Amino acid sequence: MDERYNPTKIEQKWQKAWEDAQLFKVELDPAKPKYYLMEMFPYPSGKIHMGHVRNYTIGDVVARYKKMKGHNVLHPMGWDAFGMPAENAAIANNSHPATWTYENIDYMRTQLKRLGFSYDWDREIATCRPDYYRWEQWLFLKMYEKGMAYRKEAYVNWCEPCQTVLANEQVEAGMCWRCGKPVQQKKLWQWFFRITDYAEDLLAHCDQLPGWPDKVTTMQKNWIGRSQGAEINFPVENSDTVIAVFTTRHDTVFGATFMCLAPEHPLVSQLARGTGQEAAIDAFIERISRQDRSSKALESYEKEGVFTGAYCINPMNGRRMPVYAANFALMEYGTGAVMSVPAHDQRDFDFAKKYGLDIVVVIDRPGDPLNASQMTEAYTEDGVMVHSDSFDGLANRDAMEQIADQLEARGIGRRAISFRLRDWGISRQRYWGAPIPVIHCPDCGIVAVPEQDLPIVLPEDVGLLDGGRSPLPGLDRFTRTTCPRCASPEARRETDTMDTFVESSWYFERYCSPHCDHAMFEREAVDYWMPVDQYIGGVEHAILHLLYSRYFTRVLRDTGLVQFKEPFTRLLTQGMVCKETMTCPEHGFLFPEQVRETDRGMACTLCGKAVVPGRVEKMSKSKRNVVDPNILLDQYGADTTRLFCLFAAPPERDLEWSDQGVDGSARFLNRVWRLAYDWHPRVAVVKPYDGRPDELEGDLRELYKKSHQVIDKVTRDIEDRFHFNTAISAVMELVNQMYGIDDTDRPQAAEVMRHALESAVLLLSPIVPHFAEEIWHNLGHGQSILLAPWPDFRQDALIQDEATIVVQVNGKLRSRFTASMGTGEDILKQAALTDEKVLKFIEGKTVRKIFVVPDKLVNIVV
RNA sequence: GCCUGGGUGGCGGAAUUGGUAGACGCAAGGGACUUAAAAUCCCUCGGUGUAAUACACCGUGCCGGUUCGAUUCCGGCCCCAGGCACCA
Repeated sequence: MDERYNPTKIEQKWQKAWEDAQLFKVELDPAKPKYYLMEMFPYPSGKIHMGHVRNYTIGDVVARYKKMKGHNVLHPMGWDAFGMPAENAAIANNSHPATWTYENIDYMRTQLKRLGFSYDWDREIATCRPDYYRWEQWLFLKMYEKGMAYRKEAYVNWCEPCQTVLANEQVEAGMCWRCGKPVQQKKLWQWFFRITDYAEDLLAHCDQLPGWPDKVTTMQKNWIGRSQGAEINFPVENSDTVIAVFTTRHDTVFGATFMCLAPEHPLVSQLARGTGQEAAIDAFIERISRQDRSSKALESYEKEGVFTGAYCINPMNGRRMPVYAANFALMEYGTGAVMSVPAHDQRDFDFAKKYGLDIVVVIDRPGDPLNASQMTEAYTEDGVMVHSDSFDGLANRDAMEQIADQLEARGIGRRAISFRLRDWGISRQRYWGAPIPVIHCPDCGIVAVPEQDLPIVLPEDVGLLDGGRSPLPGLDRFTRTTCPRCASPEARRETDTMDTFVESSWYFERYCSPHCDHAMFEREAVDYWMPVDQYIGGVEHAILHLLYSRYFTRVLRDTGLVQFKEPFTRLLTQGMVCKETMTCPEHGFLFPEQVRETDRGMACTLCGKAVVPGRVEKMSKSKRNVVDPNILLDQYGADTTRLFCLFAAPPERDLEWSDQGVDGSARFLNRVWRLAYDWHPRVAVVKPYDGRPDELEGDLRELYKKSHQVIDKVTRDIEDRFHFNTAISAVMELVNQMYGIDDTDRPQAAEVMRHALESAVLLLSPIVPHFAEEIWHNLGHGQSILLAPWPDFRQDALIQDEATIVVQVNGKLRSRFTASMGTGEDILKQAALTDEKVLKFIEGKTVRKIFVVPDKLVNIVV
């Protein structure tokens, strides 16, 4: 055994040995229990960053642990390879998105290999390859056939000077990030998936995912946002038109005094016609259409609206209600129309105050009646119905049912359920994505590409146009085609590509049989491996990616391709790795090397201006606050890097990056190494002690018991809660105790030490596999440690003889003493009451009560 | 703004079911070894008071509550992070 721990040497050696032995290759094996472990695949952005290292280290530990526990473990890796950054990089470097992407994949693969992760690389996939996305196109056709994919008009961010669609990320304070000109909203025909068909089912099953964190299912439930209420029809005055409204508060319908329509509601222009309000309405719609339409922006706008000039009639009481176009009414939610009840809704109240509209109380506060003219805010609590005809006097909750009955009986409305969830818009007017496989024919309209013509390959020998515009619409050899139905030569291909979330919604099925060339996947492989037993990834994907994946699995099931509807049995959402950003007033986000220290603080090396330390945010390329793990790998090696990532924090917690502490992890491995080296001559020639602890004496018995306790602790930490940080500290305690063992030649010392050392190495092996493998082999084992069984602990070694009893007086710690385990309550009470230190606090006082927690604590109340 | 989390020493964190707050580690300070450095080993290390290692008080973002007892449960607030539908 080498005297010094040399990470570079042993990591290269074992990585090669594992590869030669195909240690991570996995095949379908019905004889073994399967375990499908998957981490979220990376976007090939250039280099692996610390967030990846953390994510994949967590996964690798679980994979190796499960393998040692005897499972047949599928642990794959791939690349989420389509997306916008590749286009941006191509523009910046005057190259092609594909070149950039494939180069990044090659580089990042070597980085992952250098970290020693146990992936079956034969299963690697990249979503930008036609052999992957052809099956996505195939599924799109199935969905189109079944009406699950459809087209409708929707808004996009549009930059007129650049003539291009912008992603939300490319809009900075309402301006185009390239040219700085204002961004407009433009309506385009786009493709959607009907995820709302599954809203009810996706919601209901949130409660049947016990292996998911509650916070994620809660977020998903709120995102889907089921509301129970009523749809009510309000006839427009002097017209056949009816405005349909969805409300959850139909108990307040008698208090509806005006109507608000979303600015893009089709009735807005129609109603304004001939009222003299056309100009005002047009101006309002025009102005709103220029605003950012993201929900966070919409929520921040001041409530405002414009009268359409039209009135509608409240069908319950005949009240004449002015109809407004208002910016807080959302076309995507409900029917796009809001019956406004200012007395009982705060937004409506603010709006009524602003425009001088009537406020009518219809639910009164019990015991303290409301006066509409004196209200300063809406009353949204429960109460008693007033000004509501025959419903007066009822509790509003009861009235809700009766009003719904009456709406249905009179045919002016019905009970209804509305969801916040909207259909999934998948069209992207971008180049670097999977082409949507449809053809536009002047005679037949939309025609699906015949299955045998798939894949529709993205042409690669093209460049991006000015401003990052997709070259596809102008690329004749791509767009020109003949109609598959009528053979018209005027037919044109769809030039929109699919949202990259589509690729990541089914890649876990593809991993089961990644080379399958006659279907999305081999049925047998998916039936064996799926669902994923454990999925691990960033909490930032808690809603969209996970919801889309759950939706896609339902689509696959209803297409008869799989038999389950939830893709991930257990989910671990790891916290983000964050770091402070550096911002220069002139150059924006700076790389650390662009910042230098001066007497007056940080300065930008480009312009010398003072740098503002920014906020601590998720590491991201665009914020220039990523840490390159290569520096750690060069300096410390893979095992120390892995160890440190896990030791720094429990996985679900956010981690603010700091280099401090890495030394400690390296030091620990060196300590273990030295211990193994020093004891090597003696432990290598004996078997690990395997007897009862009470046959040992003193420090050897304590060490032996400690080994078993640590095996128990580490196993529970990994199995139950993935708390590797506490697992590691438990092993550190064991190692510290091993250092305390006296080096004389007591016959059992070497055996007990061997047991302790083997235990420590086995427990550490999923975390620091190269390191553990080397010591394992030096102890005389011929096979990889990954093939060794996970250590067991013996119950009789966990038994403690004595307990420390804490004595409190009035809940404050005053003394402590030791007692043998299982000492009776009366004896403990007596011991506490006669304790010298305790006497000081109870002398002259009346003891009122004594609480005893056996083997733990006595609390004396005086 | 809305939804979801989080806030514990100088720092990362521990306390798993309401029962000893600060395990394990980092940094810092002191010491040993060494010609020296590195490495290693030992000691101290939440705050305040005091001659003190003994002792007392305070202390888990802030305010209040429940309880014999609260980092843990409840109510209100502050701050930070993530998501908010075209970043992935």
